[in-house]
Amino acid sequence: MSRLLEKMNPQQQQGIQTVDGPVLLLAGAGSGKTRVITHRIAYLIEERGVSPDAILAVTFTNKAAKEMAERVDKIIGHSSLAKPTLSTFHSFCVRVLRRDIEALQVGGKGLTRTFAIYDETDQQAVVKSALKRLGIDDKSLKPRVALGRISWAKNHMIDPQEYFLASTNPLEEKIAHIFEIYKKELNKANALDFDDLLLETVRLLKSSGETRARYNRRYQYVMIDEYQDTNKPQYELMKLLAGDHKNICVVGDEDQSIYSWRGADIKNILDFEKDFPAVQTIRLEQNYRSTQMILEGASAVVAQNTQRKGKNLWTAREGGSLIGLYEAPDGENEALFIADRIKKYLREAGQTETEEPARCAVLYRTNSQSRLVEEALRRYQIAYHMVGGFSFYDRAEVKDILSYMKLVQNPHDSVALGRSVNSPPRGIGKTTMETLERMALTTGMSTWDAIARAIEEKLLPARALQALSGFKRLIEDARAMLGPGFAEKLAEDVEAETADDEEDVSFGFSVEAEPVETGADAAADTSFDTSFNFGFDFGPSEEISTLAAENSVDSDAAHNIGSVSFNPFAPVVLKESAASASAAARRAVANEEKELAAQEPERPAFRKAGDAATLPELIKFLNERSGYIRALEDEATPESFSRIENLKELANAAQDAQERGETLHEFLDHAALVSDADSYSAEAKVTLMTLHAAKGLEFPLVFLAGMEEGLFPHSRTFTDPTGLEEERRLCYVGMTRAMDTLVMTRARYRRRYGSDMPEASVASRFLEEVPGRLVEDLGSPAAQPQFSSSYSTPYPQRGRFGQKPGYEEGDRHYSYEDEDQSGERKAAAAPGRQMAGQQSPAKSLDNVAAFFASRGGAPGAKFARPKLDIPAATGKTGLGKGSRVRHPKYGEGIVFQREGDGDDAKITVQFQQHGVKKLVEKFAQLERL
DNA sequence: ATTATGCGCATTTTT
DNA sequence: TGCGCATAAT
Repeated sequence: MSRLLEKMNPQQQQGIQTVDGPVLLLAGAGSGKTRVITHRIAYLIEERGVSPDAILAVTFTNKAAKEMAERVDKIIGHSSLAKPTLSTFHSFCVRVLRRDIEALQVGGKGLTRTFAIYDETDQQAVVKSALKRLGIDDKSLKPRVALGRISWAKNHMIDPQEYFLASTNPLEEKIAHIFEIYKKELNKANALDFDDLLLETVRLLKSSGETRARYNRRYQYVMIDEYQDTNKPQYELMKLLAGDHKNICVVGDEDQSIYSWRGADIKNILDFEKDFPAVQTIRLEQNYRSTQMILEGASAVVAQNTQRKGKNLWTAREGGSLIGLYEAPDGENEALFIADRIKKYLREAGQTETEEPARCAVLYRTNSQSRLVEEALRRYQIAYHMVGGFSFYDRAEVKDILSYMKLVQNPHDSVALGRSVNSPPRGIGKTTMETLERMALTTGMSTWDAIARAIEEKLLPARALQALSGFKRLIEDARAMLGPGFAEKLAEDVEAETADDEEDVSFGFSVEAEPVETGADAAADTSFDTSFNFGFDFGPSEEISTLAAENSVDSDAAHNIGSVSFNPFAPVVLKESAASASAAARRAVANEEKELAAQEPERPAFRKAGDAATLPELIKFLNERSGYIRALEDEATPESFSRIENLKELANAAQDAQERGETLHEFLDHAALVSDADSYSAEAKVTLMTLHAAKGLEFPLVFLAGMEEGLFPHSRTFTDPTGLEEERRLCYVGMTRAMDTLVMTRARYRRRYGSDMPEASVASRFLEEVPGRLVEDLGSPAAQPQFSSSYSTPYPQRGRFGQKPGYEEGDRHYSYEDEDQSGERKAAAAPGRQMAGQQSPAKSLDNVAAFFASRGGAPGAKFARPKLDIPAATGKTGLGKGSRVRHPKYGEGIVFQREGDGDDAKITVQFQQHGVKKLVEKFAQLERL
């Protein structure tokens, strides 16, 4: 038997070997689906002699694509240079469009290959301007709502006209109108949104037979993962890719369909059988992941759904521990409980020789729930990794510089223009922009063109014109850098500028030359260093502006989309993981090398004529010439320094991209398409994420937090049964992430919006749906005391904790005094950026329940939760008056004033060299001396 | 034109 | 609670 089929059950073997014709693989949670797909790919290559080039596997997330690529690599070894294409729908589409979109042009009109990709923020900007133009108040019709409708329409492949015709009320008509304007604006900006990426690809493959034939010839074997989550455009795309060969394999699980709000339609599974009558259906029903307890619990929950064919998932892992349930008095306690259990788990799992390395996850319904858990983990000095929340690319400064880059690529991108035109402030204000936009609107040209026209015809006040032409020149110069012979071109420009406008001369990228108006000596102090130099040995010249994509279908550039090679959380101390730490180390080495190289003379003249600038060069040019860095330096706040750090990180990312041979397009595409979920690292011991982000992952220990009606299931799903069923599937997904241990928690009282009074919660219906015999109560507080006059009554209370089964450690009391901050504080006050992973020798709060039991009713406490004044990550506590500190930038100093407390404590420090600075303690990376 | 300040409002999930 | 946006002040 082929080694690829060893250790596979018969169904899995069948899935691997059935490669010809349409295949529907119904794979339950934990049934080895990924294993089958990866082995199937290997099987095609090794046993069927299929060229890797001819294989396309499409997944839903970058994370999944990356993981799959790694696993395939592992199986087939690196014997073959060619690799199968493993990509998400979206990045696949980008790749196709970057190459072939111009086939959609009619009469020379239509998008070009330099199209921009609009993210949600960009989309909102367009919708807002459309609302304004139509004179609709953004309160009566919220941009998000309008955008939601537009996206809905796109996912159902409805265009503005159709939407208008189908509308039954004035509101819908308005939306249709907005939709139309939106579409036109994107067109004008040479931009596509996420939905368009799919739609346009479908349109392209439908309308251009030649193009379709080319892709069909290329991809002889196609696989689609997470098929239950495909929407209409994706379904169409799948059909187009299946071509005539119909070697199409789709893999899915009806019970894990959790994206219907994005247009995903389970009907696609049924329709598959209609569209491909010859389909062979294979079911994988053995779960290899979870214990019987967990699987039974999860199955019982999802069995409540009516819209379901049902299946019989089973596991050989009999028994296992019961599903834990903890009902905390409030959200803080819930989080502390979780932290406490994690601490214990990590300690114990560290000692035993387990097959699985210690890993656990805290899953929640909404991102906002992460905060409490984060705080608790910090108190416990537990290192964690959070996926989701804001991504590196969402940070304002990063978006700003990216906007400049986008503009260089595509100056008609009006959203990018709007973002960068006046940041840093350069005197192009609201009125100016409004005039320009009006001009653009009436003439039908892009805002960029309007600027050119305004300058040419002197249509604005001299002041504005001067600022605008400075900006325009900046973009043009940057653009010129990317063309062949850029140095010569720039030299000409500089000459021309010198002739007519002495004041605004800037010598582009000569390293010594700084924008004149700020004085060259300011540069000496520049702490920003993008670590590149002009004497660098450039590789073969790359035609960045003219798409190296001619042969891009054959390259595997899309692999790179999604492999984040820098640490998105770099500035956030606690969120380090082993993986990112090693990335940082790698970078440090790279930087060292670059610094060495930087000793060489740095002069543009050394560049060979005709070479295009590199990505880091472009960034450095934009950073400096735009004055962005200077503005941040002048601000001289801890925040501004952290922004500079982020921009350095962006430059590092660009450097990495350059080394991978990426073009500007690819770099920007990458930035647009990576999501927060992609920062997941399998090495992290503790991961926090939403339930959605957890799909496809597994952990020995899983916490499901916030099991409360209104939160999970979310209140917005109450009205419609379909939505509720989806929530239930989401619960199923969450529960089935657990391999050995599952703990579900809830808070009896939870504050919403962090406001004054916590509200009583009702246990999630999903908790009720788990059969009682599978559940172990991990200790629940007594019934709530009456809320009398104030909320100061502590949660109760003694005695109830630690007496529940399974909470034996309740005996192990710490008296409050023992557990006082003192011990922790020492650890926390240790100098330097303490990685929380290095456990402090100090005792931790070992058992929240015990803690509460002993502390219950402490007078004066507002809530009966530990008020440990333990600063964590950034924690430099106790920096009182007179403390000596060191700041990474300012050096040594003495604290002479302190205001506020906790996270927003501000301290004023007298530095030896740099004078007096007021810092926010939380952000200033102060080290105690 | 830019910055400060306060008010009001929101939190579903994501490529 | 925390952010984004509108208004006001310089």
